[in-house]
Amino acid sequence: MTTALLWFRRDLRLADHPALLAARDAADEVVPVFVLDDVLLKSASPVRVGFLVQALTDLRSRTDGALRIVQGAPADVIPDLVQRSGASSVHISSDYGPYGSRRDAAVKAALGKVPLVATGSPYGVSPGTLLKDDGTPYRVYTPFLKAWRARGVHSPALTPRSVTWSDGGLRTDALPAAPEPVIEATEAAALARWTQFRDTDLESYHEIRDLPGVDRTSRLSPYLKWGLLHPRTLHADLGSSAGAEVYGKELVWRDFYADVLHHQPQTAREDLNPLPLEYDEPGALFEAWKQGRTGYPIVDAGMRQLLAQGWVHNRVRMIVASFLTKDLHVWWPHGGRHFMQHLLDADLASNQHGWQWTAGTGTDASPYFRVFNPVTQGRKFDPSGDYIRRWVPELRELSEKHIHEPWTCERPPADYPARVVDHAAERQESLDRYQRARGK
DNA sequence: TTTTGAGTTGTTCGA
DNA sequence: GTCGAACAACTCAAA
Repeated sequence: MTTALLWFRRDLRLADHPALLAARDAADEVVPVFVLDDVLLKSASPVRVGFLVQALTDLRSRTDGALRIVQGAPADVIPDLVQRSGASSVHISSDYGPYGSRRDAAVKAALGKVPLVATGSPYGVSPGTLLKDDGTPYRVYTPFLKAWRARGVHSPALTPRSVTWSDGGLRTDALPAAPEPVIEATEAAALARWTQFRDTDLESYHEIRDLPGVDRTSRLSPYLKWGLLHPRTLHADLGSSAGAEVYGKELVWRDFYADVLHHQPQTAREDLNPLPLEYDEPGALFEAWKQGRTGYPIVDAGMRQLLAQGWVHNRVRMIVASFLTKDLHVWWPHGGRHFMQHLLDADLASNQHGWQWTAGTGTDASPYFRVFNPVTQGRKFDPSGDYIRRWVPELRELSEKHIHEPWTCERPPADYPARVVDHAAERQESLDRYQRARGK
């Protein structure tokens, strides 16, 4: 009897899972394991831990209770489990993040003669695959997309009819206590969410995706982050509408940012294209932003949604990010860290590079003049004010006319904060700082 | 090596 | 109210 270990990380599913197929083909029985890594857990908010716990509980029942959940450092835990179970190989999906790739290198070294076999990755096209003709990586999205399409995404992997799961005689630790997740964290729920989105909203995605009050985006990002779904599954099932075209491109952004971060891991903490901009230290204004008390309704709605749900509509993410960087002049990593802490879908590559896009120091052409006006954005993308009413109860009674600018009311709601800064003045300040940075 | 065209998501102002 | 132009200069990708 031969045994293979299948070490789950960001691939918490059984369908379309190449590493699972590799493990099954490598041995008679498969021992599924998950390592509760302190390094990753300590930075996760309770809502995010809740999502992970439910996903693991589901995976455990679907592996006939075999899934072993073990606390500790992977470089200690995995070799120990291999020894105790007598496994002859360990199977993983590649992780291309800065921490994940270092961790896997350490585990590989610690395993010695037992191979750590990487099959597949969480991306449609794995980081490092696409290079320009001169052999260097892409730094601009559109050419990357072109190359991505020319290569084409693989078809989904078959789901194995049966796998002989085994617990390998190993112990399992208790899952951490965590609240019920706000969205159901099971593979079945992920697939159901996809088919529902595909059948009802995908076709018009390009028209309604920017409207946070309508809120008909796919909401698949937490599933993609943890790998309850693989983007390959979605690409294969998109069909050919205008909405599907735009949605597919959004999925490729995820691959692009992972590729950029893979080649330049330092951009998890630093600007890809540094500019000598003057920044303000985060203080009381930063706190107001985090609490959703800036006095700008759409900004506050977004920041409150983040705290309540661990999820924010994409359009609103850009608005609040622009506000922090361009109106409050705070360096993006401060905001990035807050997002990473609270977002259910917290993906290092997409998050850090999304922020850098807003800050004008990332892969974008960084047009200095792109400063979002929170009032204009609110009127344009939440014209009725419904999104604001949902998240800012103090403003519920305000009309469409006033809800984006409560300070224009005859008697502004007393319990809603006054504007912490004047947007027009801070916009000019941002442009001035940009000008000075260019001059240096 | 040089050249050319293009670069996710905006705002304001004035005609 | 609508619409086009201006807001800079630079880097990237590919021919």
